[in-house]
Amino acid sequence: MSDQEARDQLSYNDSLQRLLFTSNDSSFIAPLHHPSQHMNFSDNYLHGSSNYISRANVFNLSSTYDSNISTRKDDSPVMISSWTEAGNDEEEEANVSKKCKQSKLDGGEILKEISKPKKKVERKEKGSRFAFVTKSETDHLEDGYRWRKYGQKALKNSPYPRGYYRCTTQNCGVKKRVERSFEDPSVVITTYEGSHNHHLPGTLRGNATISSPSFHNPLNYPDYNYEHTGGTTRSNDNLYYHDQPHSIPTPLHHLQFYG
DNA sequence: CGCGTTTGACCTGCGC
DNA sequence: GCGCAGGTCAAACGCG
Repeated sequence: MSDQEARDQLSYNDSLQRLLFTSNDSSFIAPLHHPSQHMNFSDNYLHGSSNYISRANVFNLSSTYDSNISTRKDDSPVMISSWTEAGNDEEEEANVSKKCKQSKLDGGEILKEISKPKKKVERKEKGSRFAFVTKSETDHLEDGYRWRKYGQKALKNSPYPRGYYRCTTQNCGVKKRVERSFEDPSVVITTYEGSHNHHLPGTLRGNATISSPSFHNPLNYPDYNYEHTGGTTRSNDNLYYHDQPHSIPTPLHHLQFYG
């Protein structure tokens, strides 16, 4: 297995461990524990237990709403999506070659290139990606990294635009897309693409506490430190938490675990 | 002045 | 081949 494949696999595993939490005014994804350590909710959830989402459903990005796992007050559907798209090099090369041949035959295109030189867009193979939904009033959620917005696009069938962001750290090609659900405007859909190749640039505003990247967090997304404030005393039961890192001063969010 | 956002134009993939 | 929709570029602009 190549390094990239290993990263993709890890990122898939990691993404499965992030589940949706909710509070009165916002929802968060909180990291769960690595499956190799304990059998936790995400394992039951993904291993075909009755009424739980199947692995195939995760990949197909289909709605994962289920009466057994949703305790949302508003009963709106919850979509937890995650996927990886490992690039196929041979296919990629074939496409590039095909395009070269096409451009050679197309004189008009060549003239266009000469008269209007445009920086060739580097099409890197798609790295690992995953998306999650959060319930928030702000579109761009603080995650510890510095992002630069490089585009915004109106979407068909949605009154809300999609914002395109890139990690500002040099040589880090991680991108993210942020859009608001047109079905539930209180929901923000964030899609990450790629893996950070650096540590967090600094702390979040306020008293954010971010841990270093770890083996179960290959994408280097911040592991928020949640204070265990309820539920069972077993360490791997993520039941009730205050979320410490967010800079919203008061009140502390009381998070509710689905399931 | 440096950094980030805005925004119109351009590029690319895909379905018909 | 064409048109559409999504993704990206880059100049202009704003702000601290």
